Amino acid sequence: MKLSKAEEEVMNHLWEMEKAIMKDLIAAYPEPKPAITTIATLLKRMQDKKFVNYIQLGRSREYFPLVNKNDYFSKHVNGLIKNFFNNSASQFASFFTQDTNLSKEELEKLKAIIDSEIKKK
Amino acid sequence: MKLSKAEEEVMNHLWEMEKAIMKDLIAAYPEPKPAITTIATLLKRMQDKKFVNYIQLGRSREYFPLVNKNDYFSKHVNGLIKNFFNNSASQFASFFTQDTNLSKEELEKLKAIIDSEIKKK
DNA sequence: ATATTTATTCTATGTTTGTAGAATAAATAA
DNA sequence: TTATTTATTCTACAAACATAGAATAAATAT
Repeated sequence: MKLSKAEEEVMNHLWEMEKAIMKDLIAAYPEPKPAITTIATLLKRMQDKKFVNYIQLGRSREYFPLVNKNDYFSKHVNGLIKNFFNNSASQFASFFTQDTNLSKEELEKLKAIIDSEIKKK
Repeated sequence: MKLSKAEEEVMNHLWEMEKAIMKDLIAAYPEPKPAITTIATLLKRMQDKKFVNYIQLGRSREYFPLVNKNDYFSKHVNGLIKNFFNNSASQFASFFTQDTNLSKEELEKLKAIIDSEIKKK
């Protein structure tokens, strides 16, 4: 199961805030803010899809994510890789480093990360 | 403008084959193959979206992509980065190397690629 | 206590997508 | 030359999505 674009945006806010009531969610949107009912609908759908739940805190609901961002993304990215790069992560990685505009600093940082990953293996 | 899931699949075949007539496209699908009309509809829509064109070769059309795979993906991936990693490519990269399952060899290869990219800057 | 704000659910509408049948035209095979 | 295959366009329809109004309930402010 996957989230739709608009749902992903809500989810992203939830990931950042960890938990949020309606008011916080609306606040997180830039102008022009969507209607409250729009967010409410999305949250409802996300509950159906088991991506979000809430606790009744006093009289308002505190929504929170049921999936972790990294888990969600590794699935997502792995799907992307499967679909477009013949299931080869390195092919994707190579594309990624060459065709997204990383600065020299970012590349250095990335290299360091990779080094530490290599050491772990 | 973005392609839908089903359209992306057609596109992927086109990228691989570089150009293809209907018959080739259908052939590229695993069983159960979609109806010819389904592919025809998708191709039509992709033409509307300016992602595909064709030349009338004799009596059949040879379809070909109007966008390059890497260009399409850098846009796509940049969108992903923007959406989920606060527009930080390195944040994405770090996620990527840690949470997608790259082997040690793949990581080494990636490191080499990064090194050569760094040298270019 | 009444007015106002805030959140929730229900309903609804227009759009995009996946999928394919019917009609048709052209090309090929018999 | 007639039957058959192949491709194209048109039309259609159900599901998924984005978006939000109306009704309602609860909470807060006055």
